[in-house]
Amino acid sequence: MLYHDYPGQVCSIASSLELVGERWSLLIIRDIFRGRRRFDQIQSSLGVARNVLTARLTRLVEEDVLEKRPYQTNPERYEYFLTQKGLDLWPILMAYLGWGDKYCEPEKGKPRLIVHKGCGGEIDDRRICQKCGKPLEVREAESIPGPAEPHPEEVLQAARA
Amino acid sequence: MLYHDYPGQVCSIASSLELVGERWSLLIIRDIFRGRRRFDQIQSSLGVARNVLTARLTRLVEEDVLEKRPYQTNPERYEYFLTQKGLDLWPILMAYLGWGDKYCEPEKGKPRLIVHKGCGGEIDDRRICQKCGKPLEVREAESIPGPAEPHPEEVLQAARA
DNA sequence: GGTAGTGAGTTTCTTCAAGAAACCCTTTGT
DNA sequence: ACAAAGGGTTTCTTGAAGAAACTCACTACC
Repeated sequence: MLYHDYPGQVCSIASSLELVGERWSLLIIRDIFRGRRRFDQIQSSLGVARNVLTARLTRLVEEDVLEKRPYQTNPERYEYFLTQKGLDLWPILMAYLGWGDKYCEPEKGKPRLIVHKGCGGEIDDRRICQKCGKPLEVREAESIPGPAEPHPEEVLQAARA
Repeated sequence: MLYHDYPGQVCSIASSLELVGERWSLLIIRDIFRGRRRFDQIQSSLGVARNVLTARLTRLVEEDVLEKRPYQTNPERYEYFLTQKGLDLWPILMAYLGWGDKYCEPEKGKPRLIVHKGCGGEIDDRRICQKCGKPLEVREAESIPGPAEPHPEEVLQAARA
């Protein structure tokens, strides 16, 4: 069986997990949200095995969560973009982010902040701007480094270790 | 390695997925949200292998997402409850539910509805009551069967097939 | 008093997915 | 001509998931 499946479960949570609940899927999607669009960018940022990344990208394209667009020919090379279905996963990522910020090493501060573009207010896990109170859509948000964001050298060191 | 881990990722999404991103974890938690508290209830509802269920429950208790309380001695038997940390996963479940309702067989209608206790209004993926407009907490919500909820006989048939 | 059933696991064995590393192919740069 | 970059594919090894059987301490039934 190629995919996770949860036989006998009639439940939108289970169905969602069949599509994006496999190992790495959501992190790949998060990477694409942050603007990484090419195979090697994603591979080196996550450290996922290349064959697994190929399998995940192929599946996510099939399921219409991602779309691949050629950016050159000879050889054909593609970039991966989120479809509307993929963009709509934003609430799930925000929910994980909120929970992780609260429970995974909160003493270190948040690794990243999600803010309202222009306004600059921080966005909570209901996707509401804490400054202006507006309920926001994906395109009104941007991700910026937070207090616990590691410096590039630290990332390189961790990668070598 | 017993757990998923995502080495080198300093990110609240990745950290959350290390705790609850393994196969079955979130569905086990969903089951407990719906009031299933005992090993065999969860096992037969999900069809997860028993050894895997043991491993997940043990881990979730260790990580303080679940708490086990004895309900009889000789032999000792436990029920599993959500801690506050576990209850705080509700936004993640609601986000998956919203996405699944929208994209996984929406023509069939929703398998379950999450409604505002007392008020009866449906709750959206921002956890806001669609009827009275109030932002809700977990304890103000309840899960009821929706139009696509299968009848008990159908569930039994599916289990036999 | 023997037998069956239940609840919650544990053990064993098999299968499938993930990880690591090497290889491939085409183009660009030197 | 040779190396490097980009985006994979192949192969092999390890680790996790699934299925089924076994355990143990009761309880309830005939």
